[in-house]
Parts: sequence; structure tokens; C-alpha cells
Amino acid sequence: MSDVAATGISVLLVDDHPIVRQGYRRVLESQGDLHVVAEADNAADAYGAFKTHDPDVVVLDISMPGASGLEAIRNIRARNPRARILVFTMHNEAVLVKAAFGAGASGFVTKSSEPTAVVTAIRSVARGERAMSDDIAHILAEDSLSAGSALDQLGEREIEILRQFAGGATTEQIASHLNLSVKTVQNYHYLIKTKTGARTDAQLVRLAASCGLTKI
Amino acid sequence: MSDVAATGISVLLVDDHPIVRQGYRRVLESQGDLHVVAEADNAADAYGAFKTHDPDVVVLDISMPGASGLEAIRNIRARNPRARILVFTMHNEAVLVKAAFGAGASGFVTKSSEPTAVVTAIRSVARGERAMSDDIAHILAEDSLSAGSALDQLGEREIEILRQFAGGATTEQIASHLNLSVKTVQNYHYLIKTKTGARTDAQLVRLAASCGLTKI
DNA sequence: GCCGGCTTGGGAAATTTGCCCGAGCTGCGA
DNA sequence: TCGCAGCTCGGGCAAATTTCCCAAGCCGGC
Repeated sequence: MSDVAATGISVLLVDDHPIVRQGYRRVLESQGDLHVVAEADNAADAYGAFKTHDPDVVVLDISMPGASGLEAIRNIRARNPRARILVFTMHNEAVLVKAAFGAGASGFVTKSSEPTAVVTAIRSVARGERAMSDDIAHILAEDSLSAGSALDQLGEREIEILRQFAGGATTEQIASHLNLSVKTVQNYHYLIKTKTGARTDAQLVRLAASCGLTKI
Repeated sequence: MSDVAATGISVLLVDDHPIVRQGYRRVLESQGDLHVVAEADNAADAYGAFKTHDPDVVVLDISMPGASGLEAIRNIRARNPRARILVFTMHNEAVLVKAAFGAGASGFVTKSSEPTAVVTAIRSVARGERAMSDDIAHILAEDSLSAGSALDQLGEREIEILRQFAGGATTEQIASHLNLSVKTVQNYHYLIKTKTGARTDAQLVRLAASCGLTKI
């Protein structure tokens, strides 16, 4: 890792949209102390670029399709636990934010924030601090949960029911598969929602899919 | 409308992410012949900015949340049928592309295209030509060959609601996004289920995902 | 033995779903 | 031009489900 104070902050940009990367690059480099040393448009390349360039900060969007964004974070951190990763995305769902921090991200900024928010977040993250945009802080506060990364808080039965539900099974089907009363399955359904913070069945399905519980 | 040949091409940028706009502005203005004369971050402002600046080309993302993107296109075209509108978004679903052209767009470029694709598309559109990026052409071609997915039986509104629902939005959120009553959204929800044959919300999400309406 | 967590379900209020209805609007063909 | 068909929008109401709160049995750990 380079000497931040003397040479500025080296940044690896990861976003799947080329023009978006190019735009960010210009915005960041106009700051003077921020230098984009590499770009990547997918998780695998991001890991490769990280290994060869060892940037101070990784700014990563990857739009979080699937768990590949989270995997990228985990991969990078596995290689270098001191790596600073700033997630910069349009998503603002609490489950995603928590998953990102749980995977080892140092910051989370939404694209709807002021442009300066990313810049200051990069500097904060480079100093080893945790950073997030105001809206994310608000969302996490609302979420007001302490537990771990979504599925970790679920028991075996709950995960099994979530899997079947996300796979498209009806409550009755799940009940008969598992030899439970419909009422119990309904209760689990509710419990899972509250534990994961999902407000909607659709969010539940997306959560299950992004955790690899279900393939779509 | 200004004289394109002599003064270059004036552009109105519409995107809901400030930093993205700032990035585009830098990329476009580095071209010399492209001048960003105004920006907007929502459909209403886009219409207002169009009225006051009368740009040669409107580059519009708005991320298509709700039909507001399509409405913006229709509004602008209603005011000036010669308006050139280039949709520039991360979405690449055939239904959306067709809807955009149907609403009066002159071009459709995805953000995953090469940065030069937008620039050349803007010039094409300014000349009155139709423009689309290679991936969009490919998707439309495939689409025209396939007999039709389950989504073909759905109307524009239904598809929009399905997209938002599958994306994790609650009934209330969808209703307020689209300015509908909750009841209407509930009815659409039901209608979509019966039309697609989905028995469960989870099945609906999976259907939307498998049709490319939503990325998980 | 006791505490805490998982699993299983009851109960009742609140909400949503399932279906049927009508009305306004638009485009299209007779 | 008329009328039909389809989309959009919402009311109504019974039936179903969700939401929460609660209790009880079981099991592992301290």
C-alpha cells in the first residue's frame, strides 16, 4: 500500500458500465489527491487488478447483481485484510448494506448522494475510518438491528422454509413437505421476514437468491 | 433548435444520480462538439429544462423508475415532435426498449456500451437518425424471433408494476411512485398473477427475473 | 437445574387477496 | 362514424393471509 500522505490516494474503480467508470475517473482525478490506478468491470477482474496494483481504496459498484459483488469484497479482503473497500451503488436496501459491511466493506455510498460524498468517503476510508452516506446511515438506523449477515441469524428450519418459499412453493406445499401445520409455516414466514428485515416477499426471494439459497 | 453544423450539439442531461451526471458532462464536453446546456434529475425538471433550453438532444436515463421515463419522453415529444431523445440507461430489456421507441425516443444506448457509443449515438440522433447500441440491436433481434414470453400478455402498466414489485417495492411504494391508489396496484398485482399463472409472489419474482425484467 | 434458543402452534386483529363490477379512454376495423 | 376491444383505474366484499403476541416442549450449555 502506497504512502497516502505523500503520494495521494490510489483508487481501483470497479463498475460494470464503462462510461460510468470514465466519468468517475474524471471526477476523482480532478480532486488532485485521488489517482485512479486501474479499472475493472467485474468481480474477477477486480480481484486481479487488486493483486497487481494494491490500491489504497477500491471503489466498487458492480451493481451487486447476485452475490458477485459481495464475493469480490470477500476475495479482496481474504487476500489483504487491510484492504479498504468503498461500495458505491444505486442500491440502498438495508440487507445489502449489512451484507456489504459484513463481507468486509469499509464504506457504503449511494449514487444518489452528492458527488462530494464519494470523494470525502474515499478519503475517510483511506484513513481507515468507516464511511457511509447520510441516506445509508438513516436506513441502517431505521433498520435498528444488530445481528449478522441476513441468513446467519436464521435457524435450520427457517432456512429450509425460506429456500422452499423462494423456490416458488406455496405455504400448503411447504407445510406438507415438512409435515408441519400451515399455521407454523405462516409463522416462520413472518419470523424470517422480521429477522432478515425484508418488508416484502419479493425482497425475501431476492435475498435468498443473492445468498445462493436459490438459483433463479 | 440551434444550428448543429455551426455551433455543435446542445445536450440536456437527465439522470437521477448527480455524480453520474457530472461524469457524463465531463465525458461529453471533452468531445468539443457536444455542449451540455442543462441537467435534470427527474421527469418534471427534464420537461421544464427542455422548454427553456430547447436542446438538440436529450440524453435521458432517469433509470426508468416508474413510467416517468416514458412519460418524460412523451411529454417532450408532445411539445416538440422534432425533439431528439436518446435513452441512455443500464436496462437492456426488450420490453423497455420497445416501449421507449414507442414513446418517441430516437435512440437507445446501454451504459454497458463503450463510452464512445453514447457520443456517436448523440451525433447520429442529432442528425435525425435512429441510433442504438450493438447489444440493444441484438436484444431486439432475438426478441423479434422468439414467439414471446409470458410478459407479452402484459400491458405497459402491468409490466412496470411487476418490475417494481419484483424489485422489492411494497404496494404503497409502487402506488406512490406511479401515483395510483393502493387498491389499483393490488388489482394489478392480482391481474398479473392470473395472467402469468403465478400462484405465489415468489413465482412472480422468479418469472420477472427469468424474463430479464429484473436482475437479482 | 436453569437459561436461552429453536421448533411448534393457538388466537385475534389488521391487511391483503381473489373476483366481480363499472367507467373512462384509445385505437381499430366495419 | 359507430361500436367493439383492450388498457387503465378503482369500488366492494367475502375469504384468506399476515402480523404480532403468547405458550409449551425440547435440547444444549453453563
